[in-house]
Amino acid sequence: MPRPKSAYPTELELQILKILWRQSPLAVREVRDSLAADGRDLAHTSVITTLNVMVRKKYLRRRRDGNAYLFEPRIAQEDVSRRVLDDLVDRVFDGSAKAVVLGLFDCDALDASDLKEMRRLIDKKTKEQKP
Amino acid sequence: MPRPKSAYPTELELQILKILWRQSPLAVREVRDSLAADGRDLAHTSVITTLNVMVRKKYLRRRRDGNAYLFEPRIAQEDVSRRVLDDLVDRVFDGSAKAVVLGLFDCDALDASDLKEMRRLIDKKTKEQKP
DNA sequence: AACGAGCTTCTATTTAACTAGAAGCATATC
DNA sequence: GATATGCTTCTAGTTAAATAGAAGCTCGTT
Repeated sequence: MPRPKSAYPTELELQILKILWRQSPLAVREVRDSLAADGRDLAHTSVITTLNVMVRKKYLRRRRDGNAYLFEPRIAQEDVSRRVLDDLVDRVFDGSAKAVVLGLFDCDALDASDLKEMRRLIDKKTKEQKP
Repeated sequence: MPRPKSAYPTELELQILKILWRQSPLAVREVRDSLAADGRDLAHTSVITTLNVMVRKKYLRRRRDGNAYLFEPRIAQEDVSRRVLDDLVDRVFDGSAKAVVLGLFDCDALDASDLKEMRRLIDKKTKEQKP
């Protein structure tokens, strides 16, 4: 077993997906410009290659537009987020979602209003599970 | 820029770290056996190579033991977990720790007792932040 | 008809990750 | 002393990811 293919989008692929989730379909040039605006200045052909790889991986769909192609996502942002998160919980935190939440608590990454909202959600969840 | 080196342990490296966090220092053979028990049956030399890479990356420290070496972690499990989690929040969830927690809520990955404990922690956190 | 602009496909290079064999060096065993 | 055992280092091969150049196609314009 050599280098295993990652189960979800790589860094560059995720960057591209984010662009297309914001607005799609887009032409190669537009994706390229967006990437450049994000500080990732790639050659036109590099972007094409990557986009085509992503089509092969079923992350994107492409459709003709004159002599060019337009690209758009085939997977929802929520699906990717969920998959990545699931994987993290599984691999790093040994399946304990609680441990992840506790870790975030420790980071002080959550402010007062976040806590308030979470509390509300917990109450709701608890009521749902009770009966 | 070709394939970028990952900022934190790869899959195999993480598997090895978990073994060594559980018990260390260990000899190569012991690590190999542990990996095999986890279903990852590698050649002895493959394990050595990987361990040495991890030493170069400062993930492990090694020390002589007769004609062999013993290996042990140089980074704490909490540090790795935090780094990976931080990175996830940043890259996938655009810096919103709240979004991660909400994502976990949706997954039904948390049971009743988890929720209860989290509520307790939220209360504690809230009190800490108030004054 | 020739030319350039713009787009693509095809081919190629580099590095990290993963894996393992060949060979070399002790040490114990017969 | 020869041999087997056990450990290492060195070398090497494969694939995914990231990047980009060369070459080819299809238009409109002069």
